[in-house]
Amino acid sequence: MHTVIHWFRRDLRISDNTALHEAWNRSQILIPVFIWDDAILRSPDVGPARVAFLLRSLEALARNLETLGHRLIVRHGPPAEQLVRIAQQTKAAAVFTNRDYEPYSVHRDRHAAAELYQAGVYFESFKDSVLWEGKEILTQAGAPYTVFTPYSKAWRARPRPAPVPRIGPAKRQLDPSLSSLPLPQDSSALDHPLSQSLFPAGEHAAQAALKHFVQSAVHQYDEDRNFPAKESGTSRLSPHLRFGTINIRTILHRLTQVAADRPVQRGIQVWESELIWREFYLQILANFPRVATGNFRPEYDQLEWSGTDEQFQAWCAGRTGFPIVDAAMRCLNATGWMHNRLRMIVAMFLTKDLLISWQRGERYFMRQLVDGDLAANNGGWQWSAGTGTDAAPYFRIFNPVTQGEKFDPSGEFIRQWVPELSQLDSKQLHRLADNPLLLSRTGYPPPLIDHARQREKCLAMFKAVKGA
DNA sequence: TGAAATGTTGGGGCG
DNA sequence: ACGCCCCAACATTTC
Repeated sequence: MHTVIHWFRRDLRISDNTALHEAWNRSQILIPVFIWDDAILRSPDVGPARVAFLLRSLEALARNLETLGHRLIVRHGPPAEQLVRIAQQTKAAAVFTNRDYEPYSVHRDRHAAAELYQAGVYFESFKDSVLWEGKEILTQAGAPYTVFTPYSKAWRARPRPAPVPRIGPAKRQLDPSLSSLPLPQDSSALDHPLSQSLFPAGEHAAQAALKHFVQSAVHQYDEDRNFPAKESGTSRLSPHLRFGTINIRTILHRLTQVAADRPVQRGIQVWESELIWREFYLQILANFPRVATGNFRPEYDQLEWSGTDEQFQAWCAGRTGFPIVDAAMRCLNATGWMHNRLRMIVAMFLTKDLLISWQRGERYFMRQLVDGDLAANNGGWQWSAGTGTDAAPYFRIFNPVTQGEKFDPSGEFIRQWVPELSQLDSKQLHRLADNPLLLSRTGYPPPLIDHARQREKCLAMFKAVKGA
C-alpha cells in the first residue's frame, strides 16, 4: 500500500506498537493521526489530570515521531468524519489502529470502519494493549473466566509475545499542505493543579519509570506494595499503561531480563499478577459490557444504598474523620493518583461504611485519576463493593482504623496529607477519635459515622437483597 | 487483597 | 498445694 494512516488512541508511543509498525512497514507514506474527540473530552468522567497527561504524552509523541522524520497530524471532531477526510485528501488506502475494548470505543470503531468502507478505505485493527483478548483465554467449557485465580493460571501458562520493533524513519515526506492543529499549550487543563501530577508523561518517562522500578523495587514488591508511605513500593506505571506510553510486552521482556539471575522471584510474581488483574478486568469488560452500567451480579441492582449527599461530599473532600481515608482522598485530589491499598480502603469505606453506591465512587475516581481506566476502575470498585466477578464477599468489610494501623503504622502517609494531624505521633493519630480532648484541639473533623454500627447496617442491606 | 464474635487453652495471680 | 478466676493468645466460626 502506498499510503496508510495510523490512528493513535491509547498507544501513544513509537516503540513496541503493533498497528503503527504494521502501518509503517506496509506503506510508503505513513500518516500518524490523533483526533480530539468531544465525546470523550466533554465527558464528565474525564478530568484535568488525565487531559494534562494526555496532552504532555502527545507532545512527547510528536517529538519522537519528528526525530524519525514523521509528522503527527492532530485533528478535532468526530473521528470517522476526520479519518475519511484525511484519507480522501491523501488518497490513503487504509487506516490501521490498535484495538480498544471499552463499549464506547467498540461502537466508535465499528462506525469508523463502516464510514471508511463507504469511502473505499480499508480499516484494520490490531491486538496491542493486552497480551490476550476477551475470547482468547476461555475455560474448558468455552466461557470467559469470571474468577481471577484460574484465569491467571491460564494466562501464565501461555507464551509471552516479544516486543514489536520500533518504527523506522519516514520513507517519504508527508504532503506539507496536510493540516494539523497545534497542541494547546495554554489549555485550562494545564493550569489546573491536578496537571502538576507526579507523573512525567510520554514514552521516555515510561521507560525510565520501568527501568527504575525493575532495578530494585520490584524485588521487594510483594512486601512493600502495601505501604503507601513507601515511594518506590509500587511501579507507578499505571498512567503509562492507561495511555499506552508503554506496553506490557516491553514490561515483561524487561522483567525476564532482570529475573534471569535471581533465584527468588516473589516480587516479580506478585507484580505480574497485578498486570494479569489488568487483563482480567479488560477481558471482563469486553465479555460483559453491562458491568459498565450495572452490577455484575444483577441481583445487587436492588441494593438500597442509604448514604447521603453530604456524606458523599465529605468522602470526596477527605473530611470523614478517618485519617487513612482522608489522607488517601486528599492525595487523590491533589495529585490525581492513589495507592492501590488506599483505593481498596476508601472504596470499602464509601460502600460499606457510608452505604453509598460504588458507582458514585467509580465516577469520582474516573474524573480525578490520572490513570482512570474504565475496565480496571470498574473492576476494582465492584470487587470492593462485593458486587462483581470474583469479588470480595460482601461481608468482608475493612475496618478503616485497623487498616491505617496496619499499612501506615508510623502515620507517615497520614501526616503528609492531613496537616491537622501533622504534629501527632502514630499512637495518638490512629485512634484520635478515642481522645475527644486532643481531637478538638487539632481542628480535624470527628468521625462521620460509627464503624461498628454502619457495618451492621451494611450486612443488613446485603441480606435484604439475598433474602428477596 | 478481613473483621468481629465466639471458643479454647494455658500461664499466673490469688485466696 | 489446689482450685478458681482472669485474660492474653490463639483458633474457629460467622458475617
